[in-house]
Amino acid sequence: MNKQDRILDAAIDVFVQRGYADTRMDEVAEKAGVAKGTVYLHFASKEALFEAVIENALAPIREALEFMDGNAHQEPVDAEALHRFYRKISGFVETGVPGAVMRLVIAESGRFPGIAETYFKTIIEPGLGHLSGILDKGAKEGTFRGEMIREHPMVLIAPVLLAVLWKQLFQDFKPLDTAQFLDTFADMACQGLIPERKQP
Amino acid sequence: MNKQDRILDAAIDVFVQRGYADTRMDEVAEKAGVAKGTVYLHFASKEALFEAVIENALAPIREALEFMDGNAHQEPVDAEALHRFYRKISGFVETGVPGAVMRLVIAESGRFPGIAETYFKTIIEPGLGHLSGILDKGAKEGTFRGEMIREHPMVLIAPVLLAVLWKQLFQDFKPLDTAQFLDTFADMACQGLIPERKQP
DNA sequence: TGAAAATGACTGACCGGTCAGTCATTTTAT
DNA sequence: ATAAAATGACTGACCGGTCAGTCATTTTCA
Repeated sequence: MNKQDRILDAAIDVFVQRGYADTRMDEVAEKAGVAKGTVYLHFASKEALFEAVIENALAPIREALEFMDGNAHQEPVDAEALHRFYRKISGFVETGVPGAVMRLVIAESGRFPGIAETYFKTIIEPGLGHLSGILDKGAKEGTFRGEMIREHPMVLIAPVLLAVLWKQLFQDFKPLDTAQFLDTFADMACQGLIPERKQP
Repeated sequence: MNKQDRILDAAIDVFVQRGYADTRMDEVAEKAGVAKGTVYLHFASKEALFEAVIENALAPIREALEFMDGNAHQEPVDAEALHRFYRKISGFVETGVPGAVMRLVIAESGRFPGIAETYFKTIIEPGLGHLSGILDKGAKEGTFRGEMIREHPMVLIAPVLLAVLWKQLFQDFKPLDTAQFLDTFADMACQGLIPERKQP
């Protein structure tokens, strides 16, 4: 593994643990197993390092979304598809990666306005696109009343956001079972989204 | 207005804008129109000031919730009650106060583990209680299938969380109409929560 | 051997916290 | 009533620790 990647890996850990302001370049260097000066051979400043770290940290989340998107086309689109979507998300949420990154983005978006936009374009927008795809296909096939939330597909992102933040903030003293929670949400959403059943 | 309150008001602004670590006591003092030493006559340390600021900032949110709770009992409990709940929340979200506070809590909960719990007990738990109340009453009266989400009433908080954070992070380049968004959610949730209509 | 890479001691700006001194206001004494 | 005394809120210059960024020196390797 080259030094640049070692530095990035060390830096994400320290930034997540301490936040931007409290992260010392000495600690990043030590954790990466290089001297402080070496960090400055790869990144012009602490700010530049931070931005690179965020960019780098979003990659696995984006890949997870792309993987789901690749599979979506060969699956039927119905209530079960929504449940599957949340089930996959749930597993990923449990790793803690999205939560750590999101917390960093939220915490530092005041100082670095650009990272909110990067986060949006890399994670939120594709996620919404994926959901809109499911909804539209479902609407065409008559299994979803997709028009109901076409303008606001992010209602389906909301529980994911809550689960991610809950895990970060409240998990220790009020645990939340992510998978079960998202399942409950999917049930509620589906019974609202599925057209009223014709009585036999 | 006494000096202590002037300091708290100045401090919330600076903490929200800069985050804990980047807030300089000089700036707080200057903004409050007092000398730096004066701040230390009222608050033992930067940490103590921060904790007081959070406590102070949560007060108006708690009061808004209590006000809603006071009104809830004399209103009928049905789909419209949920819409009303979100409509009131929406107005408050628009002020930006909850978002600013939440961002601070998320950003600094690593350094101050206590504030996540304070936030939970002051805002989230009462909010959940309020919703559970609506759901239970509705379940008794037969207008809600409350049992569906009894274990996870926070599904109804999720869209509020999203709206609050969206406003903080993405509003500038992808605006979200909070009221309309919450209305959409309420529609979706209700049609899932209301028992299937008997066919005439 | 010499150029490129890496090192880490060093610098200077910055900021939380201190404290000796000031002065407007209140209390006491005559 | 009024001057003297006491009070304590307030001030801001200052100190000491911290840390981002630099650069002269050393190490690596082709």
